[in-house]
Amino acid sequence: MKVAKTEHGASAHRIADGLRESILAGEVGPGERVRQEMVAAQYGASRVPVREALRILEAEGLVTLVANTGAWVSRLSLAECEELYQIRERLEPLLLRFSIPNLSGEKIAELHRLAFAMETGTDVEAFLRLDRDFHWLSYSDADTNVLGETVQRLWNATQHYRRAFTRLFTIDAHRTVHQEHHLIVHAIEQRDVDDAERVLYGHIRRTRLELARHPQLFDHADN
Amino acid sequence: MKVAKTEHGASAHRIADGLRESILAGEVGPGERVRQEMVAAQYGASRVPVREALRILEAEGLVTLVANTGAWVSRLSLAECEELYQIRERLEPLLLRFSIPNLSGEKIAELHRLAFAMETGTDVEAFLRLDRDFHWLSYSDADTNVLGETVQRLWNATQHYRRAFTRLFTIDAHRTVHQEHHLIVHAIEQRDVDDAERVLYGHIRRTRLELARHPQLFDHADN
DNA sequence: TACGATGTGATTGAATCCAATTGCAAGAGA
DNA sequence: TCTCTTGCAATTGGATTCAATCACATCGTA
Repeated sequence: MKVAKTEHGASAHRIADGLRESILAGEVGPGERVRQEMVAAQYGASRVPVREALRILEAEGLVTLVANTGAWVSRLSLAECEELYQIRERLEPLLLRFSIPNLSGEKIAELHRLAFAMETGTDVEAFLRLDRDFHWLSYSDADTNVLGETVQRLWNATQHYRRAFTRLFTIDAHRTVHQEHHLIVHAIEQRDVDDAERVLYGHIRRTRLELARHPQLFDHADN
Repeated sequence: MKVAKTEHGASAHRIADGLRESILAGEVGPGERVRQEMVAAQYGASRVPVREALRILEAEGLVTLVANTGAWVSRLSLAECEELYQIRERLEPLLLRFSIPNLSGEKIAELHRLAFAMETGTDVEAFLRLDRDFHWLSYSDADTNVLGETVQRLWNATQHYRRAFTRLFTIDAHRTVHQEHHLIVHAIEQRDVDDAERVLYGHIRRTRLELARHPQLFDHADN
């Protein structure tokens, strides 16, 4: 199947956006090779803007480039993934701190709804989407320039493993996640930034420790 | 003057490295335009690898690209600079935590020497170099993949403003910096990671608060 | 004189073409 | 049969060439 996504122009940015979406959606998994010619054909462009797009994605940690050899969708070791989570533990509470004072009552109500909506669903993709929506909404009024994008990159870089990980959630693990989400909303409601930081820190940290109990997620085949 | 820096090959990475060094050394300052043709000629290459190099530096926050318009050395507002410092406050203590258990006695001795050496110098460039050497040595045995590079990018992105800022240091400000460095070394010596984190957090935080007292550093002319 | 439209030069963006490097496979030799 | 060498095909990297966009200056008009 060959979809002509973009009519005429196929700037490096558009290609980067498209490739990013493909990777985040799981259409191409970690370790899979990305051939310049292929994506060039897919986007109706030449290889030059594709190379620029690959540089962009490399900087985001989504793609790994090896000189004169090729590009692969980045593969994380368990240690690297834990590292990214530890960075998130430190940065996301800060981002939430910036956002809380500016969050409107409507947005807090929406956070409530999202936290409840997640409890009913069972689909993995729906869970991932709602979880992302929830946290992002909680960050959405942070008046920052670089911190938000940094956090976004951290989420993107670990997206694939979060998906795989979520499939292994037990009922209890799910319940804990939901409880923590409600605690976060409560702290936001009270405008208690310190408590919100604490809860969010623990939320991410607990997820990391849970993740470390599934090292098999990182036993990649060598393809 | 036309210097053929690289004999034959002028890969995108080499150009990126060279440009990065030029920016960090202050040879080109924030707000200055970077013309593709210029750097291409400077490195004896065509504009294609230059564009890739600019993408790399853009991702590092050193260069700002505007479509169909051009590239400029990134300029920070006071708010952005403070944001970067706040990120550093959260991440560098973590990085130090990873490094401390692995630091050898020789390296700790070298940290002592660097902390003392900084007290004697008066040159701004020497101070910057020693300060960087000091902190980097303290991080050098952290067994991390992404955290170290993240911190490095944060340092690079703020390098120019640190240079300008250092020139405004009072004698007292210098003394405080040196005292904090000695405290850091002491904590490392005791292998007290919690104390080291605390001291380093305060060290960066205090610098940020000091920085905020010099908003004129960010009053850029519009060129 | 101030303001807006238009055209031109300069610069960036992308396509095509050519060179260089890599990985693999086939074959020779021990 | 195993290993090392050698050559070819596939793929990436870079130079050149062509197209598109933007900024600025010039001119015209109110």
